[in-house]
Amino acid sequence: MRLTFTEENYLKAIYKLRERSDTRISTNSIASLLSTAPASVTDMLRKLAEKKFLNYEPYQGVSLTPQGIKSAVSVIRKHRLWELFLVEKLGFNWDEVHEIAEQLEHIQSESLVKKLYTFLGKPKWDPHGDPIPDEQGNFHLLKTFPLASAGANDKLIISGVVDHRTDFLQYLDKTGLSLGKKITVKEITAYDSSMALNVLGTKSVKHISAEVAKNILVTIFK
Amino acid sequence: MRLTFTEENYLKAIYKLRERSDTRISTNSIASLLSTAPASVTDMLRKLAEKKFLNYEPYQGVSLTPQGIKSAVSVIRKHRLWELFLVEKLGFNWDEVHEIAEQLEHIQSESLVKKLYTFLGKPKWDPHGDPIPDEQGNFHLLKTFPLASAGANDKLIISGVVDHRTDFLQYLDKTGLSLGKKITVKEITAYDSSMALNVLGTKSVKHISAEVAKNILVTIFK
DNA sequence: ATTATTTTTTAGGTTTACCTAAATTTATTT
DNA sequence: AAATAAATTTAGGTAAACCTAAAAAATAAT
Repeated sequence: MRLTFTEENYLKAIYKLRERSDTRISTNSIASLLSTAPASVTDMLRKLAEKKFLNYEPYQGVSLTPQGIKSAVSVIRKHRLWELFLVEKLGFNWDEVHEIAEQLEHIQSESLVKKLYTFLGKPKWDPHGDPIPDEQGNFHLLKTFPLASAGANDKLIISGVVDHRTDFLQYLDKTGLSLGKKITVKEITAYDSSMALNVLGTKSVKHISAEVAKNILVTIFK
Repeated sequence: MRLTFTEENYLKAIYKLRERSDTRISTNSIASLLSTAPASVTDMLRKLAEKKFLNYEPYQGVSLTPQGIKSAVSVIRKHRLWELFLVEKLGFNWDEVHEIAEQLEHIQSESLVKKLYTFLGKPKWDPHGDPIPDEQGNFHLLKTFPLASAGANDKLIISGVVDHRTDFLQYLDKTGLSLGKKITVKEITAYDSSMALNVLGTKSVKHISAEVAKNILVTIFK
């Protein structure tokens, strides 16, 4: 079944809300994520439920059906492939690609996605470290955790971010903490949980706040 | 001013009709090109005229304003850049790309077009031999003419097509008459104006009807 | 120059995706 | 357990882009 641009955005939003918390998905949370009125969300929920993409009972919140999950994952896959294309092939910076990918993710063509995927070398992660689902919709999961929960002397690889906003990404760029960088936690200040880091290959020590550490995802190195 | 998907398609259609004939552009011609009802066209013409993209007097047909031309050319530029990308980079055949480019041409991002243009090596022609306008909207014109008006023994380069339909492009592929091929006109049969051609680098002689020759564009070789 | 035909516009209606305001249901206090 | 507050839905309305049928204007034919 062919979905509209807007329907796809609703499914994607619901998918993301489901990922971010295990509580029920409320009408208001969807409305605030999409910057739309709750009444508009109700309209769309009923429509998507009728088309069997959602399970919906008035006042009880929603959940995605298998068909809904499939559609949402397909949009996410396209979004991440395009982001990688924009960064890897066209030379965009990782903080510039989200808006453009929001448009490109709605292009409808099975063969286009297939060829783009091959062109990019069947990648598993996008420029923000988020996993790109494969054709079957399976994610390659990495045991990532927030840098904030690491301990002193841990050796880590920066593998993703929680906050995707431009200013945060630009801050990381400026600080030299980009994706794939290998770091060692030199010190954790007890009273404010700020961290001192060394980036492998450099001599300097970078200081980051606990807030920043919460928004950087890492995996264990070696 | 930001145009909708649909508004862009109307401007593109009007631009194409203007290219194809020097008579006035009628409501019905737009309707038939866009497969829409004439009454719907009237609505849209009034709207686009209000926004200063068209000159429109009821019953008198329309013409594009400078602003309208600029927008139409911008869409055409994007369409042709994406078609080239699909063929050159992703490995699509020239007969498969039109539909996908019809979607991609509406993606809004100045910087994306700029980077795509550079990535493709600032090309002047798309995979069908149509000129890609530059950033200022100027077309690189080639002195092309229909193969049908060539004479015996002329040496030519196939540089474009009049008919862009899939079956015609596939026929050309099958016959070995793809873009850039160098050909010699061996013989023109007087009674039906069909042609015998030799493709440089092959020994065989290809026979094509006058109808086909009318739809192939060529330039003079050497 | 009337009449007939074709083209184009007007009038009125539909669907999608939104909105605000009011009503209803659910959750939280006291 | 009522009362209050919050969340959600219903009701009614708008704008964009379409449609059909009828009316009006322009063009062609007699």
